Amino acid sequence: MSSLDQLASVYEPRAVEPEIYDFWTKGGYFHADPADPRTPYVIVIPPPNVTGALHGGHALNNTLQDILIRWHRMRGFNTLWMPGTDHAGIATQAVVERTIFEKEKKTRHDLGREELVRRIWDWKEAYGNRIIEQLKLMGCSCDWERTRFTLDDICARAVRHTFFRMFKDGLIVRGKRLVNWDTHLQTAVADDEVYHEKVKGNLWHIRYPLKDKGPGTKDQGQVEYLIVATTRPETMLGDTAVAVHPDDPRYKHLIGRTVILPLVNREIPIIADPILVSMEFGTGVVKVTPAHDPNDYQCGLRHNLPMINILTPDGKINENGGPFAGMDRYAARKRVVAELEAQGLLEKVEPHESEVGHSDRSKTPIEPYLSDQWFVRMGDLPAEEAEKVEGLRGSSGLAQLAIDAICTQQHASVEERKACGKVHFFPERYANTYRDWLAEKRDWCISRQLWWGHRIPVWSRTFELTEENWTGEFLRVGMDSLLEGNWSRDGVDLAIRIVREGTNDVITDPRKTFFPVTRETEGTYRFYVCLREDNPEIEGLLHKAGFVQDPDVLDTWFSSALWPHSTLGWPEDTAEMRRYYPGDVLSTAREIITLWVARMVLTGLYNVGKVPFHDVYIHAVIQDAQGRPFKKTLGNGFDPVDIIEMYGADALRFTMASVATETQDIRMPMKKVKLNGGRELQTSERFELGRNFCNKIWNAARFAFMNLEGQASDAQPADSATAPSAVDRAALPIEDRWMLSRVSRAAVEVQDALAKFSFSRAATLARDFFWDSLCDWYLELVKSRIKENRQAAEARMVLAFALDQSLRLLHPFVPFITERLWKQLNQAAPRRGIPGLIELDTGKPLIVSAYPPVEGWPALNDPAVDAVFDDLQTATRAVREIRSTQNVPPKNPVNVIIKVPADRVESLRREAHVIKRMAHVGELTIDPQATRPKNAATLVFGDMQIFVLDVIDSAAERKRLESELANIDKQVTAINGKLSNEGFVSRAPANIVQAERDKLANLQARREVVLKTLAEL
RNA sequence: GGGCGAUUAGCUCAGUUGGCUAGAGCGCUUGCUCGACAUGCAAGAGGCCACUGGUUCGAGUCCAGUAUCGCCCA
Repeated sequence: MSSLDQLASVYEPRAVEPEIYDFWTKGGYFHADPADPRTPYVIVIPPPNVTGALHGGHALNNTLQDILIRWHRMRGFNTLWMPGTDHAGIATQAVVERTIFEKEKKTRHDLGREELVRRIWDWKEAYGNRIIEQLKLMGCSCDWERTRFTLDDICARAVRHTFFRMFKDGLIVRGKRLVNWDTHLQTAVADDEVYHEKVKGNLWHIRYPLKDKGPGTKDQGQVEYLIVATTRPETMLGDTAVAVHPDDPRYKHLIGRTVILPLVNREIPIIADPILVSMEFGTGVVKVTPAHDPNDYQCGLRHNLPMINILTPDGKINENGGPFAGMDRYAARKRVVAELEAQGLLEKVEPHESEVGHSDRSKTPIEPYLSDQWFVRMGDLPAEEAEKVEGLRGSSGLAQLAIDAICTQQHASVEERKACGKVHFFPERYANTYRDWLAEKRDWCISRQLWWGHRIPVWSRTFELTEENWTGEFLRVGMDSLLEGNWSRDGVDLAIRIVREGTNDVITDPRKTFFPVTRETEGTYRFYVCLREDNPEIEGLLHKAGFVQDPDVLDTWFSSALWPHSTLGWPEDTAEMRRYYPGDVLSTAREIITLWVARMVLTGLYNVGKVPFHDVYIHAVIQDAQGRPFKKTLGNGFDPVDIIEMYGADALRFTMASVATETQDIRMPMKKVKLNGGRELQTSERFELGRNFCNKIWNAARFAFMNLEGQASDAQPADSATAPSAVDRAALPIEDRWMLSRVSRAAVEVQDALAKFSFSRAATLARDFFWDSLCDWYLELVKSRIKENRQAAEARMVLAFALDQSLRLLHPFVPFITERLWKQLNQAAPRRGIPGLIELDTGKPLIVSAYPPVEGWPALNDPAVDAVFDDLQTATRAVREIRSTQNVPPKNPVNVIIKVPADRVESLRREAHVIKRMAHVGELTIDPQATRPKNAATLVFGDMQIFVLDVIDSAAERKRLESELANIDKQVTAINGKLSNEGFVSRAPANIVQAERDKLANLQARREVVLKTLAEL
């Protein structure tokens, strides 16, 4: 039974992948055990949206993570790749709502909160595993037994504890904020969920009459009004000022005076604001609507302007819009314009195209909208307050805490980076992105008006308290027992915050400073109660007391921010937390450095006191040939599952690793392909790189198996009772010694690249080693030895060793094919070390077998052999070149004479078989005294002259030599230029100067030979 | 508007602390079907390293500016 019966001549991934993945899963090799005492190595997966499907970015990022994970697993680390999915609040809710509406014509309001949430859970159970299954197709070796979901009980508990702690620490507060309001979904959406689209509209120029025409107006003639230009005229209903530039000579004198807001007849001030107003743009006068425009909002804060909200949550004008109340905002726009025109206040109308924000979820225009939201305070706290917050670890605020977590030092090794306790970015420049964003210290809005997510664990109600009624009020609703019962437990489970309405003053320690309510402190107070855990008893009391739970849920990033510790069971002191926190590496895309990475660092420090990982690797973004990122709407991306189907998972992975350079963009020219079934899909020729390489691995291994099976004991007695005789390495043929040296070097080079996150370099080095060195040279040389039974046993030993090491080396990149071939290799050559030098453990599945040592195999390094082999390769290529240019048929051998200095004759003669075999040479003479025979083509390399006999096509040869002469002359001129430059000779390092001199001597020698040959032709 | 990046062969990209006769894969040209592989083997053609200045004995590499493209944040 030969292995060739089992191994087809073309690698068929589909016949291998499912079986191998199953083998790994059943063997439990992905599972990490906290009791395992080896050094841990931990990566948490960036949790993909539970609604998601695999895309190109996932394919890249997860390939790289799996490479790191498999590499470390093989290196003997206690390796954990923590997987899971993200509940992706708005994305998921929107998808399910849309589906329900399409099928049943029902909105979420028809279903109600509980029912909708139940439906989303059903949906998640049914479809939520899709991306996990796809990751498995890619070969990802995540510890699936630990798969978490940001909304599951364990993560939810971490969210509750974090929220509670921040609430209690005064880091989570309630505030008004201008948000991107989706009037269709009636929720706030994050900035990154808003896309901008050019919309054709108008620029309306509106006259705002001055309240009284006083002095000062006469400079400008009879100014009776100011003209403002706006694209959204209906927002004028909420104007609370008009602004001009303080240096604007046209309006300077009007600052501080008043205009009458048309239609509303509100008196509003003329203010000076150099930030909001540009003198050059429009009329130089800007209407200020703080409640409905982000820039105006900032201006409103600067000038303490009133903020008048004129919209209802569904996008209609509210009661503040006077006669326009109840109208849709676009209908109101028309009416406002019509009214202004009727009153002669419309100066002019210009067509205008502007960028309008749209909700990515509902595709409807976003309204900037002032609403009550929950915030995490990111900025610096007053010193005395900050000191009391243990989680800040001495820092002045959360943003500062995260900024200081970035390492500013250079470290030589991973060990040092790990030990330093801070975060390091790869490539380094991304540390700036992180720092710059945090430096703004903007508060983090964490509430979302959704139903799918972690509901905000705060209950609230207001009390009208007076000196007389306050005890009675409390008694009436049972508030006394609620307060006393829990305050006496020192706020372990419950935190209360009392805020005075109107002033927004926070009563920091109610027991000391608030009660009893006095005549002075009478007023309306909102009581907020936060519960750390679900507690039906207290919730019941709250309910009875008239408290209502906040309807909002938390921003999805709030739960993702906890991912590195919530997945390990925090706040419980679990074995996993002790063993696997902090982790090692986070690999992700640059657009979420701010949204996610910064927040993970921050919560890691706040909750646990340690950063969640020491290295952050930021991968490039895959784009199409035009440099556009892949977008669903453009349809320019590829589906990794299609690629796996067409080329195999290993091909996808290897290609992904090959393109993972340090740039920030990777271009993948895509093309459409029609499959036999008629299905059209997008792919890229670049995946052939991976496919071809896999096929090469497959066939090289097939060759090895053909020659190893049943023969393995030649060099190493299979009977382990017999001590294997030590191999005399010096006696091995040069190709063997070179191959062994090459194996060692590859191990060092590849791992050196991986340690620096240079995935592309690592993949290329591994490929070059395997394809160029092993296949193109070593296998070719070994063929004849085995056939002719010349030192065949040694050849088999080295072949088995080299293949063994290759499969190990390549496994992180192409796990399926290597694991499959490993099984076969274990049959063909169960023992494969270098007796007396290297013992290899071959008993385990490849996925858990030892990786080639980081320092290589010092016993196999042999620079002298490398140098000689280099000569042999040079000579071989020279002869091949002549063969090709002289059109010598491949079947015909050629006779060759090589002239080398006497001291190298011996070594070259001994190794002549390499040239003979590789260049198909008949007679090979090595002679220090050789002269060029007639009709011989001549090549000069270094101090080697190579004469290829009896093949001369003098015209072709003359042409070749002349072009070579030209080339030599060009170089000679360049070097002469350098050497005649006094500055170069005196200032360049001596070794560089000497190298140039040697080069010149060499070139001149070559030149002479070429000239002589030309003369003889 | 602020920050970051890219610009090297027809295409996609390497090029580590300046020493380069600038590399690879794909594509192209030529020749190869001897049992590992045509998803292959061998040979070859193809480049004012975006532009302009500067630093230096020496610049693809460092500095400044310009142009084009892209990303992130406002």
